[in-house]
Amino acid sequence: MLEKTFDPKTAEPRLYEAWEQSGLFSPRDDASAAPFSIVIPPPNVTGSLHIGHALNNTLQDVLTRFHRMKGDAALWLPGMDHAGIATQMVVERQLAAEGNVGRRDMGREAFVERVWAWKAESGGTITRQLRRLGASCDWSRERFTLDEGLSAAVRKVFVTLYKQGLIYRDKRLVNWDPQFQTAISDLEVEQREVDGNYWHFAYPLEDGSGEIVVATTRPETMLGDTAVAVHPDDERYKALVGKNVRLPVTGRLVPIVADEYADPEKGSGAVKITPAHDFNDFQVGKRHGLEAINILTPDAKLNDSVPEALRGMDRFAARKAIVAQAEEEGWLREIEKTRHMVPHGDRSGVVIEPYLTDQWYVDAHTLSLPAIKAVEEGATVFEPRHWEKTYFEWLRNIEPWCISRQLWWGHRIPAWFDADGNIYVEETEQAARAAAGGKEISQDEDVLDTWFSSGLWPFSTLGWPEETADLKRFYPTSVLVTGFDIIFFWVARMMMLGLHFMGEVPFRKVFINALVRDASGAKMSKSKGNVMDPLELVDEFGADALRFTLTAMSGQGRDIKLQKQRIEGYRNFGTKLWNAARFCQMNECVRDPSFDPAGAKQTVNRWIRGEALETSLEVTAALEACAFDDAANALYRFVWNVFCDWYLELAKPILSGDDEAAKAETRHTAAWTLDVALKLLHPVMPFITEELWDKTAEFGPKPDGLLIAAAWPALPDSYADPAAEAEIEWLTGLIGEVRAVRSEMNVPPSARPLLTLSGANDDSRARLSRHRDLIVSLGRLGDVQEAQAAPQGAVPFVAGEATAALAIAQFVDLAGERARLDKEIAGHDAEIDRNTRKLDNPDFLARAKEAVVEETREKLQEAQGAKAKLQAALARLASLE
RNA sequence: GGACGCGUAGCUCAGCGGGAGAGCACGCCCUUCACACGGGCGGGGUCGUAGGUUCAAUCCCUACCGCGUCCACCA
Repeated sequence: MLEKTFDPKTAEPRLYEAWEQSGLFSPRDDASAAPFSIVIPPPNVTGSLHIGHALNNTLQDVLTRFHRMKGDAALWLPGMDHAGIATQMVVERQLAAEGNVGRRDMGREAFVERVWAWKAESGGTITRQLRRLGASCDWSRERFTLDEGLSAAVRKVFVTLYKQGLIYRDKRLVNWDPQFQTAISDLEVEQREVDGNYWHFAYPLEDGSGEIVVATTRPETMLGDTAVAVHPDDERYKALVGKNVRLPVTGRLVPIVADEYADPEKGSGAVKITPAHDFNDFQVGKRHGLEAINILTPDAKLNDSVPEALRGMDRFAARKAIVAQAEEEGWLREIEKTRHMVPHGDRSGVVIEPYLTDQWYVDAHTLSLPAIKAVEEGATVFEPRHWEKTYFEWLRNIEPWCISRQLWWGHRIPAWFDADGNIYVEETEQAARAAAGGKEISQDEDVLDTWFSSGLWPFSTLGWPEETADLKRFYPTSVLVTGFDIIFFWVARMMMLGLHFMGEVPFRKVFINALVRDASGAKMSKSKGNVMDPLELVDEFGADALRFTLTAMSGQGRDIKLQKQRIEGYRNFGTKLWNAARFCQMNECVRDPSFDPAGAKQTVNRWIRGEALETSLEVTAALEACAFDDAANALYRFVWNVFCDWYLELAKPILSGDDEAAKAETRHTAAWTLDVALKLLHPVMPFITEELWDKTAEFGPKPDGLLIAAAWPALPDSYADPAAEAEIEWLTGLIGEVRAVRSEMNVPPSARPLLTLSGANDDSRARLSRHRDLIVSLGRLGDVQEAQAAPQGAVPFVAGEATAALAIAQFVDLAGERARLDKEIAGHDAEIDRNTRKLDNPDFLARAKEAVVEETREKLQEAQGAKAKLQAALARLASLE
């Protein structure tokens, strides 16, 4: 006998173990099977499972399990990202906490060794956590962005792009993170709104004839000013162009130049130019041949190009010092409060400085063209579609991608320099040496942006540059499931690099999943303390409940506001399913492999067979379309509202009756339907379904193998049975009405009133006699009879073409009954009115589709018929008074 | 400043051209032999506002109001 509830705590690890042992996570080896592949968005090796991962990976697992059951060669390829900055940060912090020497004192080699040691020990927590979620990844194919194969792929890609002129070295301003002391890409810069000031400074003209006022939010940059710009058409300043101003503090002379960048509308119309520390000023400087004076050290302190008193001062201290000096010396004209956006490093959180350095760049513009075209032409389709606009928007305005990082943890750039500054870019040091012709060379100290290696993920993980069988079979991958926050970082880069190196898109479809937020819609973050730990939720409700919740709420695109209540509700759903199985067990509803539902004779069995067909079609279509919520809702409805609420209830009289043939058929049908439900539910709720699949063997024939590998239901269309459907609809409608009347009239549960049916046609008479027992038991009636007219004092209601009446005179008060009838009639009146108006409108008759007109007529008739019956009842009621 | 998305029952959301729906919450009833993590019944909505298109608009178009997100913007 099954327990009353499913116990996820003990069952889940056991079931996962069984799956993993079975080898079924690997794609089947059948050459005729259609390939289906997904590469996981590789979580950071430092990471642990958060709710966003839970959603993202649940959806991937749903798809993988679905396709596996459909018989496809389904591959879900897992792996992790080395996460350059994030990981280096974790280990550096750990070193600090342990009171160890910092990485610089340790030296590069020792530090990198230390990171690897950390990875071996505590990295990859997340892959264990994915198992708890039920992820059916092929762990035998697990990859890491820094493993040997992927590193070879990275080197090959770098060298190839360099030789094609698509990677180059350039000296220009980069976004410099003073904490990590590395360049970062535009995408890693986060604009944050902060309070600040515009300080208006007066720069005196060299010739003493006056001053020119400029404003800045960063006073310290004036130490690097090399010009003041005014608009060429600005009458106020025309005469000053070509003159010099003497910068306060440094006393340096800089020219006043005419440049259209200066906006006469802003501030005084004159703007200070600091080419080495501002992206716009850098361009102005180039146009006018201005010197770019770098005033900062890599950790954002003032360097030796500033007056001695200021050297070594932190940038923010320097800002104060400059302002203080301006105030004291009288060239501070105004302080204007403002709120403005300031760039911060997304990892470090410190203010980013534009900084002049040599870095490596990818010609992203050239690579973007095929990537744009592929999506325009539909070779890759986004789902929901509107994300394509976001993708295009970014790619069409793409800037060169800075890929070098001044870090130690990552792929070392395969470039070597000789003493003369010549560059040798090769896949190996030997090759570089050979190219250098024996000259002394040393490798570039920098590593590559983490996203450079993740950009190769869809093909590097499949074995590229080797021409492996996997690569051939599984590239392009079928679908990528990811969050919109990394469309630029990752999706676009994979598109560019995949197309360039494979000549084919990396994935046919990109499914953008929602962002999980807390119940009030706020982004979950540790600092807000509103994070929901998926593992705690799994502990509390089981993995299936969490998975079902995330699947059901993953309506395309939108934010998911996760409430615990919801998860609890779907845990209850699992219990409902469990108890349905328990009921089947108690009633000896055993699986019979030779049973063919096509031969079912009982109406309920023919009906549930059709419902199973319909649900299987709905779920299949929904999963094909990544409409996960539709799939979940269809399953929920089928299991609870159809199978449990009606089918099992309707089956009870048969199962406890004497008609042995009907009983046997119903037992088999119930078991068959439960099996269909288990299969359809398995992708979303793998644990409980697998457990039931196995447990049902305790009271019936053992199923053939594990449910994870069972064939996806492909039921014949002939299972649909409109006649049975109509009959059950009639039956459940009638029972529903009886219950409603009882409830409204406060008929006590113990009362067993008589139900009569008058004015019934042959169909209804036949149905009545076939389902008499059901109507009696589910309606808690004394009996059901046909009658000429409703008995005295019985409460009537409409049952199709007939009038039904419940003999509960003793519970009825006339006023209440009159009110009930009035209300019903009013409802029909509204219907009659609406449809009459339509049909009286010649334009409607002329222009609406014939089917719509016909439907309107039918509705009108139906409402009129129902109204007539109720009016008759009302008249009878009046005659009693 | 540019772009995208969203405003439907108390809450969270589905529906997106011809009958306003689900789950939860709420109210009443039920220790009915699978399940109280349950069963039955019910109340609750001018589908953001104003125009337009249409025989017909929650659904399409326009404007506006409100909310959210991304990109750009450190004179």
